[in-house]
Amino acid sequence: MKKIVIVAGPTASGKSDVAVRLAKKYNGEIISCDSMQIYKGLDVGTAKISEQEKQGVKHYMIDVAEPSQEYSVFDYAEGAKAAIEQITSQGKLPIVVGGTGLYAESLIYPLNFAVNKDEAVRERLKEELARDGAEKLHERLAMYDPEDAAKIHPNNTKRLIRALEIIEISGEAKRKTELRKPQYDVCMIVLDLPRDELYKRIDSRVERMFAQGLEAEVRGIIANGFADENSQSMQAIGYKEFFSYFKGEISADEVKSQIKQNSRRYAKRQISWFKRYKFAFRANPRDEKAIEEKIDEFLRG
RNA sequence: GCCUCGGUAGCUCAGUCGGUAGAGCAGGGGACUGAAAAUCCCCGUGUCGGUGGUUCGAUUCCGCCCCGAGGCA
Repeated sequence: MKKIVIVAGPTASGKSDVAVRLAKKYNGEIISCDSMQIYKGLDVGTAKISEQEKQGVKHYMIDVAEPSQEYSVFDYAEGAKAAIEQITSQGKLPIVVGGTGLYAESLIYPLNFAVNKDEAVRERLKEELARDGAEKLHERLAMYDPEDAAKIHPNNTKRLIRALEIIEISGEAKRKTELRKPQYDVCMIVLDLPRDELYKRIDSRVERMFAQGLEAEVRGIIANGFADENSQSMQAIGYKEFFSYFKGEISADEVKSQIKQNSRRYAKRQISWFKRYKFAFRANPRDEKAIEEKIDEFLRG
């Protein structure tokens, strides 16, 4: 199996710095693992790495989609796997870096993509949801697969609809389509910081984003028609908060504090997600030595 | 200086006719297989300003002190 390194962790934990350093030391190239940095033009608000910060290290899976486009984990996995092939074929080490848990998951285990999304089915299910209510749909799911239904709360309509969509299309329940076989030899580093420190870093990063012209970036994307309020790209933290401000519903200060707060909550969700990888090595980003020792050992083995 | 009101969770406040307290927000924990920076679930974290007194028992009643806001001077 091909070896890959994954550097994960919550937002603002210092992933990019660590990754670039590792890439230089181990002759690696970087594959971003971030559901919003894939979008062109979302630079300031996603804290996208600058050319200067890349220090000459090649980065993949950044700026691969237009802000108007929909993009899914399926698209990501395709692109990222191709990048892994390319990097490996040059005899270099693929270093996956990012905070989007599901995207990382798609590289650790192959997701089963047999059941594509189907907008028509999805639309119909949404209509049924509006008409009959979540409980009804949940009961239907339970008839097909009680186990799956038990895992999905009726209020979680997004997943409820997806589960029913899979059944309609394939005739089989979701869990039956899942696979759990690793496809790469993975060395996973999960970065973490004391909560207080992480939150301080988030706050100052948001301040920096505003100083770097976040508002102008968002206005520009809208003004140029690259995306609108409903676009998937505009659901990103640092973007979605501006719309109620543009409508005059909240103040500029409120936008900023909402972005900070949403970032903190996001960081918390990320921390939760990455706890699932029991095999991962957890480290403070400043602990360079421990991280490198771990990778040395991985590359030897 | 005097009078009035207030001091309870990180914040804004409610409440206890005396039996150690609860809302919102903040915060914490968790789930996650084609939207994932999305979506969803669970959880009250406390010297009730301090100190004496009354009482079986005080955050609650009384005295004094401290702090804040307003009023009178």
